[in-house]
Order: sequence, then C-alpha cells, then structure tokens
Amino acid sequence: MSITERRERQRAERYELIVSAACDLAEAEGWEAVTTRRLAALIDYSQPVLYSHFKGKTEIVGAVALRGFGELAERLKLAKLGATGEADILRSVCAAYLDFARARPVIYEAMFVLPTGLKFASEETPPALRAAFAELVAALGPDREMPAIAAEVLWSSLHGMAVLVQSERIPATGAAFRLDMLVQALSKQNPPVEIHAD
Amino acid sequence: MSITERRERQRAERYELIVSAACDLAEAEGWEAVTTRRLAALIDYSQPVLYSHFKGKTEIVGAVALRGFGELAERLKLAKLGATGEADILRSVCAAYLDFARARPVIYEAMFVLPTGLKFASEETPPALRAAFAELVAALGPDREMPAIAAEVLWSSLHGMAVLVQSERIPATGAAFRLDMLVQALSKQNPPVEIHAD
DNA sequence: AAAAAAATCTAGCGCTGATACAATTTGCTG
DNA sequence: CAGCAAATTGTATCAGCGCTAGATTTTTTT
Repeated sequence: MSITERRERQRAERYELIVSAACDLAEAEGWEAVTTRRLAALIDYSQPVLYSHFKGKTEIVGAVALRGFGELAERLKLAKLGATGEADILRSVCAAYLDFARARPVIYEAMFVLPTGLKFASEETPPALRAAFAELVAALGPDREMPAIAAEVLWSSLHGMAVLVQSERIPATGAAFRLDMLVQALSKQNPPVEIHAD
Repeated sequence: MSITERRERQRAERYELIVSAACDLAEAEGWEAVTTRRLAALIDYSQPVLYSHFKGKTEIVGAVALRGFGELAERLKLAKLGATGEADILRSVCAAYLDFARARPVIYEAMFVLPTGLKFASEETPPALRAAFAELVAALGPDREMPAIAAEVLWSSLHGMAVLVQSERIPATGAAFRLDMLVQALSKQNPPVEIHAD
C-alpha cells in the first residue's frame, strides 16, 4: 500500500500548498484578491483542482482560519507563561490577543469575520479553537463563577476592540488605555457578579 | 426655479427609494442578494441610474448604515429615558444596543461590519453616528475619567457580543448572563482605573 | 419647430465561483 | 511489455457580479 500512501501524502502536500498560497495572497493583497483563479495560478494547477480538496472558497478560508487558531492559542499560552501574578497574566494574555489581531489582520478576519464553515462551541469544534478559548478561560484565573461566560465576555470585548480599530471605526490611538480599562474592569478584585438574568 | 426644485425633489425621492429597496432586499435575503441588477429591477430603472446617485455599491450600503445609526441612536435614547438610576440606565442602554443588533442583523452588519465609506471619529463624522456614540458616553454616567475611552470599551464589548453571537461563534444562550457581567464590570462603583499605558 | 441639454437605456467589459465533460496520466493485470 | 480501467487534471463554459462607454430618448430652451 506504499503507493496509495504516497499519493495521499502528495495530496496532503498540495492541500497545504493551497492553504499557504491563500494565506500569503490574502496577507499581501487582502481577501478580495483571493480568487480561485489566482490561487490556481499560484499553485500551478487548474481551477477545478481546488474543488477536489475543498467544497468551495469558504472551506479554503476555513482552513486558513484553522491555522490561525493554532497560532493564536500558542501566542496566548506563551503570554500566560511569560507573566506572573493574576492581574499580570490577564493583561498579558489580552495584549497578546490584540497584538495577534494587529499583526495578522487578514488571518484574524478569516477566523472571526468571514464565513468559514467552522463550528464553534459544539462537539465538532476543532481542537485549535478549543485551545484558544481555553487560554482565555485560564487567563481569567481560577475560582471564578461561570468561567465560560466570563471568557465569552472577555473574548467579545477583545474582539470588538480588534475589529473596530481595524475597520477604523474607533481610533487606534487609545488602544493601550482601552486595554488597561478592560483588564481593570474584568479582574477579579471586583465584587462578585450579581446575576439577575432571566 | 420651481421646475428645477421639483426635479431635485424627485431625485431625492428616488434616492430614498433606492436606499429603502436595498434595506428591504438585504433584510429579506441578506446582503449578498443585494446586487445592482436586482436593485435596479426593484426601482424600475436601469442599472446605471444607481450610479447617478451613488458612487458605487459601497455608498449604497453606507446610506443604509446611516439610517441604521439614526434608529440606533433613537433606541438608545429611549432606553436611557426609560430607566432610572445609574446602574439601571447602563444596563438598559446596553440591552437596547444588543436588542437592536438582534432585531436588525443586516442593518447592523452594514453599520459595523461591511465597508461603508463612512468616516468615524473625525470631523466629517455624520451627526447620526455622533448621536449614537454620545448615548454610549451618557450611559456610563457623568464624572468619569476619559469618558470617550470608556465608551469605546463599552462599545467594543457590546459589538463583540453582538457579532460573535450573530455569526454563531458564541452561543446565544448566555446572552443575558454576559450582559449582566459586562454591566457589572463597567459600572462605576469599581475602583478608579489605574493607567499605566505607554 | 429646431437645436441644445439632460436623463436614461442598451450593450458590453473584465471579472467572479463553480461545474460538466473531455483529455490525459497513472497503476494494475494478463 | 501491452492494454485496459480508474483516477486525475485541464478546457471550456455557465450564470452572475460591479461598473461604464456610448447610443437613444426625453425634456427644456431658443
């Protein structure tokens, strides 16, 4: 079976080639420049070959996004490990999140704005997504009531900041102030949340 | 000059007709269904007529978004006026924001996700945008240091929640909990923010 | 009524994502 | 090694997109 093995490996290589090409092209010229034709030209194959790997363009974006989640999880983990003390960890992880969004805007866009077909918060959620979310949960520290909800609030805030700055809907100027304010607001020394949601 | 007046009024009417058609079509079938051809068919004119009113599709989306900002500002104001007490006002305004995003997802998308050509946070920012932002500033109460920054944080968090739920990246289930948690975190009884941003 | 100006439409450009089908290459078998 | 079956890949095409040049019609002015 060594022959079919080799073919599968070559297929896998070409899969990665496509994802890399999409990633590079998007970073260089934005997602609107990532067309099936340009992608096909970049990998030196004809257009329909793409459709033997991916169901459609959305799935290609999803593959790029998945890579992004791996990198984000890694960065958040490093930020956590490089910090000491609860408040410091939270701030460090938040900063790492925003840095990632700034450094890789188009990958961030694929992950959190464009349609990807990826399933969030379900059984079929890929490990990379779970890992990234878990880092946010961890950043909030232990002994917190409703850790998942808290992480969702944190994530929402960070995402809002990232995306509103990126689209120039809020000025980039105050980023550091906003980060401080958010960390302050969400750190644990505050009185426990009184829940009266219905 | 009554004749050119009449012509200008008719032009203005057709402008509004286009914006309404775009809005309706988007709400009915999503923005990807809003094409210049379908829009032209809806208003019973040919395609190029659209370009005598708008520079391009982006500008049409921008016009819909602008309407949306008017409605959002109104809703936030009503929420503020209908509540009593600082904490109640903040919660009420936040809830109104999220309700708006839920009730008019495609208008929300035009306002905050799609490219619109609208200028935010500058001299040429349209009044409707300023009004909506001012409501967020007001919701945070008086005597706050850096009110604009605080409003940006609030806005970011609300936007993140709205958009991540909409795109099914976080489950709709915990919305009420998240709202409570956010209001709690951002309400004023917390210790003043210690700024160490550089 | 003829000429000038404005408004509008027809037709088309260069793209897009996606697919049916033909041509080719590949691997297996006699 | 020859020939056949199967998998792979390319050609050509579809319907639709945003947008615009130029012809045509309508309106206004002379």
